[in-house]
Amino acid sequence: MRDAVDGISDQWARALPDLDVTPMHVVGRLSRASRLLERGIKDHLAARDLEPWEFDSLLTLLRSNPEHTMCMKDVTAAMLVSPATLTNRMDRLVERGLVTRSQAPGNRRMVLVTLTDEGARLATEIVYSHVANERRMLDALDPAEQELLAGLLRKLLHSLGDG
Amino acid sequence: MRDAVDGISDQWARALPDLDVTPMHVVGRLSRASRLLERGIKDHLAARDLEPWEFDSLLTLLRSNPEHTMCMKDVTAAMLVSPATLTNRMDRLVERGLVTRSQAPGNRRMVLVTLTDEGARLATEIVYSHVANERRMLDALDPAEQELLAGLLRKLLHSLGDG
DNA sequence: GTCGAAAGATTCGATGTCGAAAGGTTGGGT
DNA sequence: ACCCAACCTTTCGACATCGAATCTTTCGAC
Repeated sequence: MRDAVDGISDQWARALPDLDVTPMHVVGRLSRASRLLERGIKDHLAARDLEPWEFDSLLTLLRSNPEHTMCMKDVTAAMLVSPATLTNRMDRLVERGLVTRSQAPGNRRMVLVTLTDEGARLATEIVYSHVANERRMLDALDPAEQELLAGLLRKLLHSLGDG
Repeated sequence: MRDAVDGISDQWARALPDLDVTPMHVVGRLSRASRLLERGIKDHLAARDLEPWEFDSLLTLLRSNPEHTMCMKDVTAAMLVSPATLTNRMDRLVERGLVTRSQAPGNRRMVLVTLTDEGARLATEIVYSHVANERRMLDALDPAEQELLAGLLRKLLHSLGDG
């Protein structure tokens, strides 16, 4: 069973025989798998009129705490995006009525964002089918393989500073 | 040894106890690992005044065949980007003198792109340190673990249609 | 108290990406 | 011969993202 990266590896063996491309076997596949999964998620959400970034935002707040409230800085860290991007995203979620902005009591530098009732309802409603969609995309791996894969990735992530 | 996804998993257990988030253990980590690796690659290339998309383009042509020539369609498939994006990318690589455009003999629908001597020289010069950088980022996993990880990802990619 | 540095969010400008539409080319069916 | 559907690339418009600069607020040093 060969995949696209096997083909790329063969090409390198012909083009630069002295280049050891072993690291690409992992990095290349991680990159491609991530993009293909992202595409599958996007397609699933499109049927519900949601962009991936909108859904990510809602889920981040939904799981944060019972009040569904976070400050901008913490959201940027959780979502791995720049502050500028987050300001823009929250602007549009506020416009759609899924999120509200407010001042943090005791520290006027911070801005708090909170899910509205509709935002929480929408996120809760969709997260189940979203996870089901992810499960379907991982079907090729049995539970033991998925656990093994998750464990290896955890080790890698830890070394990359994602703790 | 816990990572960020373990923390997210805990949050879900508190927020929606009846939601089985097992698929996120894999999908979430794949997504985060891919983004962190991409960041490391970007930083490494920035020191050489190259953007990741420029480097990807050069490598795709370098390994393609001894003539370093491909048609646009094949490049889009290899790089997983839209045709519109590729036209834009090749425009700028031609401007930088790293790539040339030409008509395919016998089929005027196709446009061929070819590495210039400087493009091939630049790509060949940088690919070695690039792979070394990837190897360094994977250091936390020993060779057997890397092979195991690559094998699991291959199986997943194959089922996602990346053959 | 006051000043200066650091923290946090926003604005601004530039850029990269995509989807849809358009333009030219090819080949098959009749 | 001709047409039409499929193919390949490019153009166009919309939009998301980021880095750098800006603005306000906070906190510590003195």
